[in-house]
Amino acid sequence: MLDLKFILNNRDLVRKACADKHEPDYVDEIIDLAKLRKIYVAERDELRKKLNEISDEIGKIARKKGNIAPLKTKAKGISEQAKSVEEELRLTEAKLDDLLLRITNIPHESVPIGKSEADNVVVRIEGESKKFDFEPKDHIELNEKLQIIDFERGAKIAGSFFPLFVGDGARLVHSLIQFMLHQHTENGKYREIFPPFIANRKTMIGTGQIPKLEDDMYHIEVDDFFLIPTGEVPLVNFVRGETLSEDKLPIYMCAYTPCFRREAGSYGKDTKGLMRLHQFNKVELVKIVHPDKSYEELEDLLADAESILKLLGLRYRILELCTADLTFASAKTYDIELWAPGTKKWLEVSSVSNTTDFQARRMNTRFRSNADGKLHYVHTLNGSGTAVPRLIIALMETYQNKDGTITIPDALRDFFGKEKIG
RNA sequence: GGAGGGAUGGCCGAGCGGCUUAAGGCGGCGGUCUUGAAAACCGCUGUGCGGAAACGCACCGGGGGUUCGAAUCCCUCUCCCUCCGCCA
Repeated sequence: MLDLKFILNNRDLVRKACADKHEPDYVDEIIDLAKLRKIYVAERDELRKKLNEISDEIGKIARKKGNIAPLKTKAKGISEQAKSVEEELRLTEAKLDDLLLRITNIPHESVPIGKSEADNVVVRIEGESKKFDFEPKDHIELNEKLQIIDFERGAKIAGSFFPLFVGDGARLVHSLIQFMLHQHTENGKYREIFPPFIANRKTMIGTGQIPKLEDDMYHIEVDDFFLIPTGEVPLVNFVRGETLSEDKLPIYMCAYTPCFRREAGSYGKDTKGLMRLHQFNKVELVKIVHPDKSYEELEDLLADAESILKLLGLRYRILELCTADLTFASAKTYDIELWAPGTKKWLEVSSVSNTTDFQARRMNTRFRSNADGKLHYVHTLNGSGTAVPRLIIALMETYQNKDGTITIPDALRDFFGKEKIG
């Protein structure tokens, strides 16, 4: 969330951010509620002050065994007034807090202004375009012969967009997870976490999925739990409510988790194969950093996500997202898209974001600065490193042979244990 | 699921209706001493809101209640600890 004072002092900037990101603008309501709140606080303070004075007086008289009855009557009246003002204040603050949780983060000044995803900027393209001496098939056609993904049985067991990976398909999934975790942790850079895949409401508010995206989450009503939509949720909330010492920063974490998404309202788009699923696997990277460092940390995080694709020898491009495509919590985001030569499309496999202090303020995660001894919010960053299903699409399509078999790239062989599928 | 015990500032920990502006310690910052450091000693040191400031108000896990007055009493929720039951 944004700081109330910041919103009040930078109204036009916040309004512009809401407009540029195509997010709802609650600035006027917030201004009104903040005014009201200020009036109630002043009233409350005045009444409490009087009441505190009279109560002290009563205490002194009572110790001397004097008559306190007349003062008690007076105090009772003030106490009741104070309670009624406090009730109004509570209601006002509840409304204000709810709106503050629904205001989007401000984009960084470097983020291109845009109307839709068409205005995202291609920063660079990496990797060679692979030459085929035959017409490359897409992953769905390849699977017809290989039978490593079972869409029908997935639909039977859970529903559409819940495929099963079988045999070498399952092996491919877990070897990719192993490979990615190994790359991120081998030099000790990221500390691996194996978190719960279920989160409570406070956790979901902390990273910003709630209240805005609540309908996109799988919700377990009996316990008010949510299935995590990304590993970012447990990893970032690792530090929720904590005051860190500056020496502990930066904190680098990584985790494998499944990700659960209802994808409400997205039917009709990317419906074939592994493009869009309700449950998919992902290795996530998260950084908790000093606010002065977050934009250089963002570049470094992007490089770490890219390292996976370089090692696998895949062709990819980096997009800088325009304002319209930036997520609710993000101030700046790079997407990484893999080239799928059979599907002939760029597929998003990673989204690397700096949320600045937006999540930290929701979570109340601060550090004590060595420079001024005061508390400051940390900055939080997250990036996929990377998502498995679309990585599988690109691998199958890039490394397919004329006979329909798939060659496993060198970097993955020790993890996969074989050179070929099919 | 049942029975007890707990949650207090960055950390530890006392307080159990008004003399608390939350004791004391640790840590941190400043000083004295010292060639320097350590030790010792002295001082300062929570967060938020309002205010130019003085100062005022709120905050002792969350919420509600009793009372003129609540960290303190009552109810409730969450989490942690000990034990019992059940189950991978």
